[in-house]
Amino acid sequence: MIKKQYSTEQRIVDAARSVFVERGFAAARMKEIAGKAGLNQALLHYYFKNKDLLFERVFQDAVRTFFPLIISILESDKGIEEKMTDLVHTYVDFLKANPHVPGFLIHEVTQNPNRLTKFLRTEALPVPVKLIRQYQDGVAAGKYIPIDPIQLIVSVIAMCVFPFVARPMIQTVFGLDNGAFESFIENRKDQITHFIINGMYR
Amino acid sequence: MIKKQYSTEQRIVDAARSVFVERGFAAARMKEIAGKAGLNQALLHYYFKNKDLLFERVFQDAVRTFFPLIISILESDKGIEEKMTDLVHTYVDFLKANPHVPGFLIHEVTQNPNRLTKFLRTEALPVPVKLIRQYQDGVAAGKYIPIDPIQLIVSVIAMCVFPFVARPMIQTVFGLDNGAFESFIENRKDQITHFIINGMYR
DNA sequence: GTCTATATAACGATAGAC
DNA sequence: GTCTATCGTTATATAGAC
Repeated sequence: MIKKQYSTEQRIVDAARSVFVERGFAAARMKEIAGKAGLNQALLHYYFKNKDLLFERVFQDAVRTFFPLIISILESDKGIEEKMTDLVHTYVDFLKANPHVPGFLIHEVTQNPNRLTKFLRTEALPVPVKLIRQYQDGVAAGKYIPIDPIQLIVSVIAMCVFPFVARPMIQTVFGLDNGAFESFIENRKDQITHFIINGMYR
Repeated sequence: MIKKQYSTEQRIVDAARSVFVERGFAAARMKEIAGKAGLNQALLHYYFKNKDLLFERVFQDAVRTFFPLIISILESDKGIEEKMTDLVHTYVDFLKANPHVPGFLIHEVTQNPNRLTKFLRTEALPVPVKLIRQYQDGVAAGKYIPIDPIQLIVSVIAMCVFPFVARPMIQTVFGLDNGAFESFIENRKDQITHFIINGMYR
């Protein structure tokens, strides 16, 4: 089942990601990670001295894939409306491929905000200044209504991310099976775009 | 510090809620709960046989305060736009008073969806049929654009809840101190209302 | 009901052979 | 590097006195 073409370290990190993301730090078991990586606990500790260090690795990898994707789209050369459309489609597709990552990050940062602070001291994460200026120019020109651009960004992200973070709750409450949820998500892309772009005017 | 005017059981439940909500089931410690309730671990187990049963109590209490509030507003006799305004204001105020409850519920339902399913078998949680019909009538009359009402509901909830669930992440990324975050939330009420109501037209 | 003391199990981590 | 065996600690949970 486990391909030896991957290095032991790589297999450990992959297994650790799957377990940490699925269960969270507190409920994750080193034993399960070792099992998924196809080795014993002793070897796991040989590669990563302790649980915290292994978690750190997984956490930082997740931050590095989660944030830059948003920023790069927000800071492209396109117009705001196109950026928003791009962001929604690209991000929802990313979330479909990594449905549990945002919930994982949110939970772990909430439990220990220092993890993110620490990360940001090493690798600065740029605020999307370009988009913010762009929007403010649009406001000055009387094109958009004067709202805080951060509200705009938080709203898009919220509408994209929330269904994935709260998926079991949404499916249970509204009685959606997996198929229904997936088409809900597919419809949602246009839905969000509409809400956001419409919300900038009038 | 601990008032004896509350029954021992009540003190236990209060302490348990605070610890479970703050740390989640897996990271919560019976010892900390006992300490906060002002008693020892043995007595804690005398009142609640085990950790799971105590958690069940806290979880169900949270569900009972979290969902009905939304439903009651959505099923009132008012018009849709007024309902949305009501919902946003009431709900954000509720969230300000109970900022960690939604994150708690989301995380625990994700970890074990059965907890919610089990609850709903006992106490049925009504889907807001009234609002859904109301919106569909508006669509038939050509007043609103034809979108899935569930998309509408998920969007409002998402925009209200997300900032609280992801608070440490948002504050860290955008560099907001507590004061800035609180005024962000206060502004957000009108913001969300605007996005939602605008989104129903055109 | 409430306590102290303790059983029991699980978990993270290490020692030491190969 | 990889393994088996085991240590030390901490968690939940119980026994039994008061």
